[in-house]
Amino acid sequence: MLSQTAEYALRAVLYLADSGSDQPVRVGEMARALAIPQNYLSKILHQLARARVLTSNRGKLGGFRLAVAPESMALAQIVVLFDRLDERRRCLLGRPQCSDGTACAAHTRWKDVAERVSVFFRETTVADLLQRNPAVPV
Amino acid sequence: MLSQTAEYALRAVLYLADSGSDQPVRVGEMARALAIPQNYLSKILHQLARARVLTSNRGKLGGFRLAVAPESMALAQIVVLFDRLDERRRCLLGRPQCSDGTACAAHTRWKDVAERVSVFFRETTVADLLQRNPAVPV
DNA sequence: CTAAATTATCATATTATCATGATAAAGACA
DNA sequence: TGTCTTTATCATGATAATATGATAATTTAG
Repeated sequence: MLSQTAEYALRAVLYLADSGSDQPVRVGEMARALAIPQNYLSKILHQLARARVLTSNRGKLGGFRLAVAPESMALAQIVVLFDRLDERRRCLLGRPQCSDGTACAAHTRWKDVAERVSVFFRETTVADLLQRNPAVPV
Repeated sequence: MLSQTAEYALRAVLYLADSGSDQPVRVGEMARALAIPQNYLSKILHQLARARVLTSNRGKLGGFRLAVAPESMALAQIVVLFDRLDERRRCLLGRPQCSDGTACAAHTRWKDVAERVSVFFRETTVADLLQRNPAVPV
């Protein structure tokens, strides 16, 4: 569903949000904890920083931090940097005219499904993915 | 959403279903009409024939035909040969434990969305995609 | 039997994604 | 200032998806 790169980005942001503390986290630590190649992760984090999702600091006390609170960070903000999310909403067969009113019944149904996917990424936040093990009944 | 290959396959099957007639259609004609590289399309059609979606005939009067009526040919039958459709239903982050009851609220929502995508491909037929321009009101 | 037309198959090229390794630039602190 | 740690950047390799070109195998028709 997501490219490898987008999934790594998501997991990295989740890790930062989960760590909670305000101190910067180093690439090395994240790469080890998430089992992602360090230089590859480094490039991904850099892209996230350029997009203002993270902030980075160089030097001895450097590392990466969230730039925004997890509650106001939609998954789409992250994924969009690596995957073309809106592409999914176009006609399944690449027919250009299916975007407007001439679409057939099946394509209308497809757009409905694709729209739900899009809404999920736009409305789900990083914070939503953090609340795991939610009061499991025995 | 779909790989290039799966989209080509879908469009090729649609073309065959649309042509209607029972005579085999040649790769060259389809490749030209659909603007798909001929040898690439040839390999895709061969895969579809091996999967019993199409039948093929060699020789002078050869070509490809649908093996089944469009009404009973689900899109999933075609797409599954080229894309891993069920992959989409697993946890967004690759967390293995999210398949069972321990999934968090967000993952449950994701599985719901992914399930709708899956149902679309399983229940929509080739015939559904054929009925275009359906009695447009002015 | 021969020739023409077509699918089937193999070999290879091209491109994008995924990943690794090495070096440069910058901040922290003694 | 000088040194250490870290991010930033560049160069390269590995793998899979996409695409092309050439040849073999098969069928039809004369």
